[in-house]
Amino acid sequence: MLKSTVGIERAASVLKLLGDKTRLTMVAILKQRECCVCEFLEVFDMSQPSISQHLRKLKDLGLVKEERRGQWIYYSLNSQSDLYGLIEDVLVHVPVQTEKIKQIEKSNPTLRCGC
Amino acid sequence: MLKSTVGIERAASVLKLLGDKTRLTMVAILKQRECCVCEFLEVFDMSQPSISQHLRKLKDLGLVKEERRGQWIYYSLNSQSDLYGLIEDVLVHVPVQTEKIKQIEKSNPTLRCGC
DNA sequence: TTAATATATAAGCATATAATTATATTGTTT
DNA sequence: AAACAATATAATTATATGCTTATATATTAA
Repeated sequence: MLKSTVGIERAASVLKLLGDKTRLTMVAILKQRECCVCEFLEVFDMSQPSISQHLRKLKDLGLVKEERRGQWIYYSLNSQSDLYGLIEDVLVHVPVQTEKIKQIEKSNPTLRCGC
Repeated sequence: MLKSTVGIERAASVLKLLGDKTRLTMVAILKQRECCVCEFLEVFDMSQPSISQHLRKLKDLGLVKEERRGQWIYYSLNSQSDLYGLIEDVLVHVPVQTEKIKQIEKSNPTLRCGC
């Protein structure tokens, strides 16, 4: 695994972003699976704009990528970022978000009908 | 190396603390060498109370230990903490603070006379 | 015991942060 | 084109944060 160093200022910015429970959970989820906003909406007890704003911060630092697919915008971890190694190493110490993933897959918000 | 997981809430608190340039630098320095407040005072451009307050936050979470030795109080990383593994893995991505260490050793604030 | 040094705590203040509600934008479906 | 759905942005607000100055505490030295 690559362990390049990233400048103390830049490192501090990432850690500040990850130092919020919501964003840390988002990133942990994204390590397992890409998600769209409406999926995050299922597992976080907050408004849609709040979720969008958290994702924006992650995107502004280049930690996540977004990709529009029809009416949904999918977010995923940006493994090309020079910060990806740091994130991976942090996530090793964070519990896997299996419960949240199940919750997302159970509610399946991107399927409107049950077919 | 031990890689135990630490609860997402607790992980977020550590990362929030490390998400400040001053504290991240402090921790990076402490990885190399224990320090007293007056030594930190040499390398950070801020008041003594600010430094004490940053150290207090690190201590409140158990990241650092303090030990009084005469009139000085020395701070060091608490390798007994369940968070130590996380900190170590973060520090791998942060540049070594050789310049600051040199600065401390050059000014040598705990020696009053030159003898 | 008085003065000096090292550190901690308290109070105050300016800025940053994370949430909310309201509204705009973009794409889809009819 | 009109209505709807998903997401983003803007404005506002309450709280948290990080700094400063002033003061307290503890240790050492004269």
